[in-house]
Amino acid sequence: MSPSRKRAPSPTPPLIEPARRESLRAGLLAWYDRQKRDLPWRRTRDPYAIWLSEVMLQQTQVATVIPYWERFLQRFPTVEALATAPLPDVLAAWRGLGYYSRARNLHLAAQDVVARYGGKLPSTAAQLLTLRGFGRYTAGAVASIAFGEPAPLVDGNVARVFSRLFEVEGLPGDRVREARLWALATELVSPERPGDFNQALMEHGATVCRPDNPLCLLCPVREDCLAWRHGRVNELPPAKVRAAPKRMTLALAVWAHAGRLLLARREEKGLFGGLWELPAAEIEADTPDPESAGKLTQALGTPVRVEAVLGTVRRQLTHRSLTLRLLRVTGSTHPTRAPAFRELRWCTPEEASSLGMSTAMHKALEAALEAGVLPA
DNA sequence: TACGCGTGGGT
DNA sequence: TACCCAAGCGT
Repeated sequence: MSPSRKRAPSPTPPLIEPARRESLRAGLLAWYDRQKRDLPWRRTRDPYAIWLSEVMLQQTQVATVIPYWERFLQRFPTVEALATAPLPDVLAAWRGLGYYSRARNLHLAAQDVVARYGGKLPSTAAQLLTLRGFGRYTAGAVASIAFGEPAPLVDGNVARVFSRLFEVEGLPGDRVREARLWALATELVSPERPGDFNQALMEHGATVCRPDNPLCLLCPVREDCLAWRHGRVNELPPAKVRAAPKRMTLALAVWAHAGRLLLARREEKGLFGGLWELPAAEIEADTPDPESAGKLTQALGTPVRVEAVLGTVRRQLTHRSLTLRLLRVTGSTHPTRAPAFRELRWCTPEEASSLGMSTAMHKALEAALEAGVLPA
């Protein structure tokens, strides 16, 4: 073929036929307008409040998030208020919600928004992606819901809905599958109502196109669903294989002195990063208690000896089985800083209970107090 | 790239 | 009871 006869590159054919695309958009939006839940973040247009909801909702269910979202906004009503707050205060407001790196990243991003954007969240997915804690999903969610940009998004719900609607094969995490899901989301998102449409997709996945026992008879787009037509709804998407949780054992120092307990704040990364705890040192499961005393001595930077074993608290995380051994310890000097920790503080029980602390450590603290380490 | 990172609701 | 896993991100 001579260069003069070369045609312009033909556009890639759409993944979804235009008629079907319109039918899906209309069906899902009409269903959403009738059936959407009355969620508190759907009553605001404040981009910061919407951003906060999206971060809290990562890997966390709606019912769990609602009270946290309301309390957090009362405590930190604006990006500026959040940016200027000390991290430990932010983590205290996040206590019990889990995945604490979300709170650390939110805090960093708020400071970035103040520094780079005068405290106003940027309005495009591309700009949002440059902020800590914004991945492809959250950037698309905030851009579409808070700012009306027709940006696509794919979360666990959307992945499930699409894998059924379009019979997308492959295991979760498969690159080809992920690329196809995002391409479908990009074609399908409504240019007129992108935020509502994206929420409609997720709401549909959460309430109708559920993982188990999907309510196909109530589905507004059943006739457009390939898995429904082919009787494959229950085999799509394939379940993801989950690694067995790893065991971790911690020795906890329960050190009482003058009516106070020694608390420590962890380094700001990894498990429970930045949170307060009874000073902890990782040990092997079968470590004898004198050896645990050695580990705690190292962590605290001052000699401690174990006076008694107060008990054991077990806690199951998704990816870890935690065993916390509570050791009543004492020593001749009372440290106020230590090599393994960000901060140390001698706390009354009341002070301790207001600190940002994981649920696991909160249970350990309760067990220590019930054991009578601080006689009234 | 695959793994580390929490918690509580649902069944 | 003991699983399942939910509006993901960072490394």
